[in-house]
Amino acid sequence: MSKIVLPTEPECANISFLAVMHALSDPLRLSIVLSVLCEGEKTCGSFVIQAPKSTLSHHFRVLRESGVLSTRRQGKELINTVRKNDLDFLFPGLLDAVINGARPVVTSLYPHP
Amino acid sequence: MSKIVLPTEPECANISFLAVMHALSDPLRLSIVLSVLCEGEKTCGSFVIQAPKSTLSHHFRVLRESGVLSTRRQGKELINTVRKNDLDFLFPGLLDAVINGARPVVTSLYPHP
DNA sequence: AGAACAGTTCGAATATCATGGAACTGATTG
DNA sequence: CAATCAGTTCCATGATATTCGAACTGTTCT
Repeated sequence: MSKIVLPTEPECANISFLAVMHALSDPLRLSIVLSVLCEGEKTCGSFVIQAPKSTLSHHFRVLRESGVLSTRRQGKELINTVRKNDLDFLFPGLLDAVINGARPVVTSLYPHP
Repeated sequence: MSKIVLPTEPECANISFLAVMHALSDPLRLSIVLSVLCEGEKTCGSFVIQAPKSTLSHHFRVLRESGVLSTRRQGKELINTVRKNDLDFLFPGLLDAVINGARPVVTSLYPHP
């Protein structure tokens, strides 16, 4: 009987546009989002990105608390997904525009993924 | 023969996606952008927004330097426009998505404009 | 139970940003 | 030329973000 502690995520109605915009205006977070989107799901540890755990964890938190990512536990890993449905419902077109606009940014940061 | 000094704006090719995202993730700047978009053109002084000149000027600078606004002089006023063509070309759909997503934010800040 | 592992939380240093008063610039008007 | 006006620049202050090592939590495996 273990109490599973998961990080806080806002429900759809409480997702703030400004928080989402802020979350998506950081290069590292942007690359996380693109990566998760590409692969569908992703654990925190499975990133090529060169950064200490605590830094990555911080950015995952920002993404979660803003409503961009959703996290669930599977074994000892946490699995992340982009809340595409919620975001598309609340801010139609935003995520797609970001995906397109962000690709050059991210590929210039991490040329050959 | 007067030398007209205008604030710096990046040319289209040098507009950074992250800079644009950051510029658009502040409530005051967002309301400026929406307002300028609504009215087509707008001077800095013609804002209902309650804020000192220097603060407004700072936000206009951020918007200009990120490539969101373009400014030209007309008499003693500076006239601002949103660089919709450039932004739509570089980041298709972004501006429209922001306009839609931002409206609730802005109208909650300034209920009856 | 104990070791190993994924990821979080804490805490502190550093950097970046927003705010706003005061002085300044460049243009218009008297 | 002097006064005024729009807006910027300068500067200081407080707030918010980013970074990352170290300690901690919850989970699995032996």
